[in-house]
Amino acid sequence: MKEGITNILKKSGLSLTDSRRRILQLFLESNNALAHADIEKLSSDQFDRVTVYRTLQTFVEKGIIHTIPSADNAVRYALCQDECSAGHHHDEHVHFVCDVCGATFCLQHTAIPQVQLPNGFKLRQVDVLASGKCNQCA
Amino acid sequence: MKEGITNILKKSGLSLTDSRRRILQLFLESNNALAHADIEKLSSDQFDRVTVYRTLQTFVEKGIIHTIPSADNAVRYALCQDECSAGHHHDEHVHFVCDVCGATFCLQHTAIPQVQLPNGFKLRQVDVLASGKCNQCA
DNA sequence: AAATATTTGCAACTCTGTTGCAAAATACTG
DNA sequence: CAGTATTTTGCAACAGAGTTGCAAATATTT
Ligand SMILES: [Mn+2]
Ligand SMILES: [Mn+2]
Ligand SMILES: [Zn+2]
Ligand SMILES: [Zn+2]
Repeated sequence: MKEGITNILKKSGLSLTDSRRRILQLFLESNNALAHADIEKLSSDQFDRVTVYRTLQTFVEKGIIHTIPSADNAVRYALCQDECSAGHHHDEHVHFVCDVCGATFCLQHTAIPQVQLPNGFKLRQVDVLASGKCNQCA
Repeated sequence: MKEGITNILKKSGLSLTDSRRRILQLFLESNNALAHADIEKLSSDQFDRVTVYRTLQTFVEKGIIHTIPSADNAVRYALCQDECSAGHHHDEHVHFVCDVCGATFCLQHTAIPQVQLPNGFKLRQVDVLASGKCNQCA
């Protein structure tokens, strides 16, 4: 796992720092999406707030994590599992938010359904945000 | 139109105040969703920031407007067109955000597609957030 | 028109996120 | 491996969004 972390950072051309290693580790260990606040708690005041923000920003730019839109307007982040690269994300999968535990999951194996737009509208991207009860809470 | 505004407020059991009349009017006049900032600009400092927040909150509670999730995490509001009541919203339609002009539309006549969830997950709601170019900007 | 209930505006506050800059850590070079 | 150049970090300060308590103003009820 330590290997994986270093590799991912190097592959993205990022210098190896404590905060980057630790935050990336948190994502690799978690099976659901993390918000900024989660990371601050989990890294228990090891790093400055600002460092966490900047690290997340960097990871998004490098295609390591992606942001997840949410109905409650709290930004969450999750590992990119497709082949995302710096500047180009390909994470058009369904996201699911559990009403009970609040956990947010990337449903990689759930197809994004077709959307019909009115005349004159040009589609670029579709985000699907499902909510309900997760398999733990149902 | 003045009639409509008064009626809507009365039907929801709300007292008739300048701010409520004005803000509701803005929604009726606009054909796309409005963010808090838009409303502040459009009502050009007629009302206090806090009043606008509270009015929007009240309208959401009463089922007059609904919030729209967005990828950029800026809350937008639009009139409920279905039969939403206090506490119960039924606005499961597709929302479209234009990449160019930023306008957000409720696509009432676009069907919400079917979503298949993994085993053990219970679906309650699906939000679809499409983006691209609107008919004005394409 | 007076009494009651609701809403407004203000001030103060919290929470989230950003920026500039000096100090510290990392990467590069010989 | 030490010395230098580059990048990243932490701090302080700031900006913006949203919330709350409370007295004054407005709306509703009688
Ligand atoms: Mn995802
Ligand atoms: Mn809508
Ligand atoms: Zn759950
Ligand atoms: Zn447009």
